[in-house]
Amino acid sequence: MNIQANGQKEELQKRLTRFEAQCREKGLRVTKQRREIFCAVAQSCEHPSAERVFVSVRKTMPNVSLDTVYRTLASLEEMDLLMRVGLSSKARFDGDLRPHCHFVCTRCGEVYDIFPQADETAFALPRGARDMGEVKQINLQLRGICKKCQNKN
Amino acid sequence: MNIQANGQKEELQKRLTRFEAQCREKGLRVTKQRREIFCAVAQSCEHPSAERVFVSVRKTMPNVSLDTVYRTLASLEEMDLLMRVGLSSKARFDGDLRPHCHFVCTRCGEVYDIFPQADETAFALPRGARDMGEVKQINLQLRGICKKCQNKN
DNA sequence: TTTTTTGCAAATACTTTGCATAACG
DNA sequence: CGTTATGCAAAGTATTTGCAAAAAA
Repeated sequence: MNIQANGQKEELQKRLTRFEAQCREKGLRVTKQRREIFCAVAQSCEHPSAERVFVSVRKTMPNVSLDTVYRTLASLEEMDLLMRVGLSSKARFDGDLRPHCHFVCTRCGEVYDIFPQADETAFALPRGARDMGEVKQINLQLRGICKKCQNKN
Repeated sequence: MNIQANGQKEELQKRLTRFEAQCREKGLRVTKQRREIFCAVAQSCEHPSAERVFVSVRKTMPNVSLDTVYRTLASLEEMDLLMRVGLSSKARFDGDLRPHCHFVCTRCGEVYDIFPQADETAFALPRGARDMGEVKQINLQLRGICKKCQNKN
């Protein structure tokens, strides 16, 4: 999603403020690059890839390097300022096609299954889905830090 | 998910039958490699990566090549015999952290947002999630063929 | 000033492709 | 037997890392 879509310029400002606060809290410096990269993702409605963010940021900062974009996107994800769609790098496969959830640990990359308990109702397909195309698979992805990683601290 | 988990040996047989039927229907040959690779994913509970499937299949077929594994996983996905967790190769980012859905086109890779309509209730976190770790983000992923790709035929 | 971050270049994953041979139907 | 699938090797992407110089606090 993007900010232009619901026409709120103040929303961007709000997110920027949160961004700066989060940086300070984590002891990260608020650099021009970080701000530009954060804005590029926040303003885009196309779920940009690293490469695309890079191209976009280059327009105002012709010297940024692609690896800075990668590093920054990773740290923004770590700070919960943006989310990664899908997994990082490696593809993984699942032979069970019944609707079920995946808990994805953003630290170690592990994927855990969560099956709905007997009394839980299956989640309904959102109505808007029909307009997008033919839905063949449904997968609810939860992202966070798994127990194992939590205990490593 | 896997088959061992719910202790159904017959389930594997059932899936194998479906696998063979699907292959014939699509005019694909039922080769030893395809069967082994399909079984490796169906029997695993660890959402294996291509590399891991490769290692596993090598135990019974020391000559399979990694590229055959990649090709086969792709065609099994195409036949809807398994699902890919996450996206293929390229990572994509989203600056909007509110729970919303992504429609992922398995043909062109495009990602579309779906926002719940006003009267739709937000999906509840499955109860099992709590045991996995701390959930920071929720993302419902729908996979299929988008309208644009459908019209290309 | 001191420490973090950047840009560059090079290295490392991960995945895909061309082509001759082998295998399925 | 004709066609598809495999294995090999090599190429193509995507992502990560080491290090000296530049920038933030």
